[in-house]
Amino acid sequence: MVHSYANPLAEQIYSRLKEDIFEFRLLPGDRFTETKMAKYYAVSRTPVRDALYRLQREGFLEVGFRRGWKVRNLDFAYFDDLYDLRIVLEIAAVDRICKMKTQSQKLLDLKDIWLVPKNKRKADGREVARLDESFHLALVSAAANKEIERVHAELTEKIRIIRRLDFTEDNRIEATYREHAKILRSLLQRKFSDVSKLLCLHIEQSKFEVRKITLHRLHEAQVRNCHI
Amino acid sequence: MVHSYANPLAEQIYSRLKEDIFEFRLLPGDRFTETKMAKYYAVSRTPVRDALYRLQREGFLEVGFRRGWKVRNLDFAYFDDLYDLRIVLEIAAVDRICKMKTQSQKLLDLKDIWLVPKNKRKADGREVARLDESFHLALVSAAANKEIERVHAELTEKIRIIRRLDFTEDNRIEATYREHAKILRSLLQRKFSDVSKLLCLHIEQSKFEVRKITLHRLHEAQVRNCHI
DNA sequence: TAATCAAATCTTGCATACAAGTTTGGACAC
DNA sequence: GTGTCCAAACTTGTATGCAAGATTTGATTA
Repeated sequence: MVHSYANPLAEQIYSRLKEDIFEFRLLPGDRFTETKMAKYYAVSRTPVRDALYRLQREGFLEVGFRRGWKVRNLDFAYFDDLYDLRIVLEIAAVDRICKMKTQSQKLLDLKDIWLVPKNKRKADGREVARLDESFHLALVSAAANKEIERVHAELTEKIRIIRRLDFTEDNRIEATYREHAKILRSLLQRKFSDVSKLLCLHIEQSKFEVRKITLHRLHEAQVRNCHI
Repeated sequence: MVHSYANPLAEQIYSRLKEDIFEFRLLPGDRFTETKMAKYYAVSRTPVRDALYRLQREGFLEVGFRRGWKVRNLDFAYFDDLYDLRIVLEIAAVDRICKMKTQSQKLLDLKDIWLVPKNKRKADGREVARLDESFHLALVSAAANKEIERVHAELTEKIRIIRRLDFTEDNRIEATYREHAKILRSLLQRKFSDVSKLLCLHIEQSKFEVRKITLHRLHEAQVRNCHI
């Protein structure tokens, strides 16, 4: 039996909407209506509504009763809370990993990406951003708790919109490689205390950097893109 | 301006459906269709669908493409993961609390419920279950991180269906009072190491107890209730 | 009797119609 | 010019129609 995907259209609209938000084609604060979105994506309101409500529950959009939709404003207190939750989950993950009997293959695979000579490193910001996400997702995945993994993955989606902006400067890419290498080495040696400190600093630093540049970047994005 | 609630009908159906699942009127494994639910609740399929998809995303239901709906089976591996996540979040919460300068009022309020003489304790299982939930929610709420609080609250909803079954025996109620009292006292003295251990044991014990009795209880529920 | 296959019946995914409530814009009074 | 009020235009919430695909049923055949 072939297993088809559920709600193919609604799923597609969901992805496109989310991408439009992430790429700042839909800007924080922008207002719009279901009808306009349905026209824009050339579908009926039904799949659009499904996608919108999903994005609302995920924290990207707001809706008012018969008053239309709005892209949620960037809220630094919100992102701070998310980064702190991220620290909690990733520290818990490495704790579990350090207590495991056998080394997870998922961790060993990370060596080929992060423990490489400088000339083998990626330099493209978008690619490093993707690799950075994979690194942290892999850490948590190796901890073998599906629910921690799920929550962490959702959280990762939520901060992606600003986290990407951390990889637009070369020194941040360099720092990422350096710190990931240290974290990975300590983790493979099961030095929980070290990993814990390194990881915490690493994420705190990222939070700090992102907070510095976001307002500037966001303004750039605003003038570059045209609204829907 | 009066602020009306969004999707009043869909919201109502969502609550009723969830209650039907929690009260075992809809049993794990039960299959049903949108049309039947719409008839049962005497509304159209639209609000029912909204509620169903929300419950699906929250992990209570499964849906197959044009193949109908199903109440998710109780999966102990799933609940174990949730309980472990719960430990992670609550330990993180008490860690933050112990580092705070001033004592949160939310914690002080807990004294009136848990640090009382035996004759002032509640004995009704359902009520203690509710109080137990409030206790742990309050702990996390006092940690002042909205995202940790939100994830913890969602998790609390997910385990409620089996957690309640932990308060049907008097000795478990007694144990809950004893352990909460110890946890609270240590926490108010900011002894993180003690709180951490106590809390971890407390939740592990609850996980263990629930695991013991669920199958039996579930069977009872099955014969007591009639299906929809 | 067991297996097969096609038709009938279900079931959901999407589109559309309508209703209830909100916002907007302009006329009007002052 | 400014504030008020009312009607028209919007916007979402809900109901319903229809189509595509899955499941079931029952007749047919080996």
